[in-house]
Amino acid sequence: MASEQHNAQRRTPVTIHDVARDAGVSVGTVSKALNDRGQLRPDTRARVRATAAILGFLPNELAQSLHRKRSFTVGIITSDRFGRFSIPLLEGIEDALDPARIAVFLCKPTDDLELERRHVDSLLAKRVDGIIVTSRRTDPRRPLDLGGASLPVVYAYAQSEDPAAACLLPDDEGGGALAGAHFARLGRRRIAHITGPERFAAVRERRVGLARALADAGLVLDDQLVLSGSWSEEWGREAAERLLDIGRPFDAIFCGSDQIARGVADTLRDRGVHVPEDLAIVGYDNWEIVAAATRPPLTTIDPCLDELGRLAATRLLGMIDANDGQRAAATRVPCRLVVRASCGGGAE
Amino acid sequence: MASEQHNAQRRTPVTIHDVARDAGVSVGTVSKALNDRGQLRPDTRARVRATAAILGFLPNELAQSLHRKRSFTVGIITSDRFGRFSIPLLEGIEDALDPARIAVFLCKPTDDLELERRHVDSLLAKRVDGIIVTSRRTDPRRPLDLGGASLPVVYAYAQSEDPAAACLLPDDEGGGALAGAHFARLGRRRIAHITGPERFAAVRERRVGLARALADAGLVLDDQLVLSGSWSEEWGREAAERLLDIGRPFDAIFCGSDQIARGVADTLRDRGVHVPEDLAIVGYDNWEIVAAATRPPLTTIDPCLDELGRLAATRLLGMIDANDGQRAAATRVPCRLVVRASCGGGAE
DNA sequence: TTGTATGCGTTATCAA
DNA sequence: TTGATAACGCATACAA
Repeated sequence: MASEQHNAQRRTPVTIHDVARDAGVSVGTVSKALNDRGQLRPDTRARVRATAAILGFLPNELAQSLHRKRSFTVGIITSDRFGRFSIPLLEGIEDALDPARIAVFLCKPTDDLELERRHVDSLLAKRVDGIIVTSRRTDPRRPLDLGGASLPVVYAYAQSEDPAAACLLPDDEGGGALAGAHFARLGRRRIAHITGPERFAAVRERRVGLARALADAGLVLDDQLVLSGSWSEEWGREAAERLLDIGRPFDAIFCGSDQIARGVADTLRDRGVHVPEDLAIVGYDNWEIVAAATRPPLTTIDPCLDELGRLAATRLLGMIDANDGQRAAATRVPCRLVVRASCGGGAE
Repeated sequence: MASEQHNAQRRTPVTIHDVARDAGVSVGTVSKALNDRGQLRPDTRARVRATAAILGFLPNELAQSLHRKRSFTVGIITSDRFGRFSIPLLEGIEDALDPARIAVFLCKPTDDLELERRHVDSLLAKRVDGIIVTSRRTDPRRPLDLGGASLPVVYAYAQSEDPAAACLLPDDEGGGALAGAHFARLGRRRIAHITGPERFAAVRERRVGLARALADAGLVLDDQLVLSGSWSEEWGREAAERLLDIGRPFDAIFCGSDQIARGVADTLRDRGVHVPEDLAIVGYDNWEIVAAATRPPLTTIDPCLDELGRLAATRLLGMIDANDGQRAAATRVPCRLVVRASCGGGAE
C-alpha cells in the first residue's frame, strides 16, 4: 500500500547476488546478462533479466564507480546565493548532463574561499568526474583550489585568473552591440545608457559594444548620457529622473538590467513620457518575470544562460572523455535580442 | 603553477595504500590512525597523519559508502523549474545537511512522473540515504514512487496524498491570519483580498485565516471584496482597477503574492490613491527583490521557506538515524510578518 | 555457455 | 601495538 514505505523496516537493497540466487546462476552471469557482455544463451539472459526486474534490482553505483574509477557525477560550486544566474545555468547544465547519465552534486553557495575549499575536498572525496564553477559576476576570480588534485574544471558565467582555464562567458560586448544596432535600425539617434557599477567587467564591455554598434551606424555615444550606479530598480528610477533633468535630448535608453529598466519605465510613466513613442528602452537579462510585467513589456538582451550552461557541461564532458586537461581559453557565448514592446513593434 | 591542473595528465587519486607505503605501515594502521580507532602508539598515529597530509590523501567515499552501507548523500526532487520556492528551500536544506556532512544530488526539475521515476531510480542506484521532495505548490501530489524500495522521504513545501507521509508545509492559514490581525491592529475595518487561483489550497487557506483574524477583531470579510485570479502583477493591476470601480469602500488590501501586490500598488499610484494613507497593503512571499522595490516597500508575509527547508532536512536526518520510516504527519511551519512601509510605520 | 577468482579502496575482525 | 584478511557489490579475465 501507499504507506508501506513509512512503517516498513528499511529493506536492504537487492544485490546482484540476490538476482543470481533467484535466477539459479552465478553473479558473473548476472553481470554479463545485464550488461550485454560475453556469450550467453539467449534464454538465460532473458531469465536473468526477468528475475532482476521482478526483484527491482538496481546496480549499486557506488560499487560500479569504485570499479570503473569513474563516478558519473560532477560537482557544481557557486557563489550565487540568490540563484538569479544559477537557475538558468543549472537548467542548461542538467540538460547536457542528463543524457550522459551524469548526476550533479550541488554545493551550498558561498563567497568564502575557505568554505569553497572544503566543498572541493568533499567533491574530490566523492570522486566526481569534474567540477563546474559558477558565479554571479563574470569578473576573473581566483582559480579553484584543487589542492594538488587534478581533474577537469570549467567555469560557467565565471572566469578564472588562470588564462589556461576553460571559461564560458556571455558575450557582453556583443549584447551591448545588439542593443545599439537595434536602436540604430529603428532610427533612434541619441542613446542614453543607465547601467550598473563601473567595476563590473560586464558594465564596461556592454558599453564598449554599444558604442561600437552606434559608431557603425554613424552615431556617437554621448558620455554625458551614460550613468552608472547599482543594479537596482531604485537606481533606474533615480537615473531616469536625472537624465530627464539634464535637459540633453535623447530618444532611447539602454539599461544594464531589466530591473534598472523597470525602474526607468516606471519613472518615465510618472513623468508622462511615452514609451516607446518618446523614448525607446532596451533592458538586459530577459528576466521574464520582470521584463514581461513592465509597462510596456521590455525589449531586452537575453544572455542565454541556459545555452551557456549547456555548452559548459558539454565542454566538461569533452574534457572528461579526453582524459586530460584540454587547454581551452575563454569562450564567449552570443546573446540574443528579445523584442517586446518597449522599442515599438518588432518591425525590421 | 596555476595552470598545472590543465595540462597535467590526470593523476589517479592517492589511496590508503600509498599512505601506508610512505608511512611504512599497513593499510589497517592507516585506517585506524586516520579514524581514531583502536590502540596505536601516538607517534605512529602522528606519522601516518603527517604523510597523509603531505600526500593530500582524501579517503574515497565511494569505498567508504560501499562498506558502511550509507552514502551520506540525499537526493532532491523538485517540480519548481523557476526556482522561486526551491532556492530558499534549498538554502535551508543545505544549512541543515552541511553540518551532518551530507551532500545533495539535485535532480532536474520536472512535472513528468515518468521522468521523476527515472530520477528516483538514479538516486536509489546511488544509494542516497533519503530523498526530499519539493514543489511549487502545496496541494497534495501523488506519493513519490519508490518502486518497491524503502527509504526515508520527506516532502518540503509539498504534500503527499499519503496521509502517513512526512510533509512540511507553510502555515498558510496562519499567514492569512497574520495579515488580518495586522490590519485590525492598525485600525483598518474593511479589508479587500486580491489573490491567486481558487484551486490552490494556499489561496483557500490564507483566506480562511484572514477571515478568522478579522472575526477575532469583530470584523467581517466581505465576499464582494475578494477577487481571485492568477498570481501575476498583471492580475494585481486589473483586480485593483476592478475593486476601485465597484464603489464599495475598503481601506486595506491583502494580496496573495508580492507580485500581485506590486501590480496593485502600481495601479493605486496611477489612480492617485495614496498608500498607506488611503489604503494599506500586505503582500505575501517576502520576495525581497519585489517587496523592497515596490513604492512604498511592501509589508508582507514571509513563509520562511529557508526555515521550512531546515526543518525538512532535520526531519529527514531523524528518519535516517531512526532507521525506520517514522510516521510523521504533516507539519505546518509558522509564517512571519515583515513590516515595511505599505501599511504605515511598524508601530504596535 | 557458464562459473570462479580477483581487484576497486575502505573498514573491521582477528591474529600476532 | 600492529599486520593480515575478509567483507561491501560489482565487473572482468580466466578457467571450466
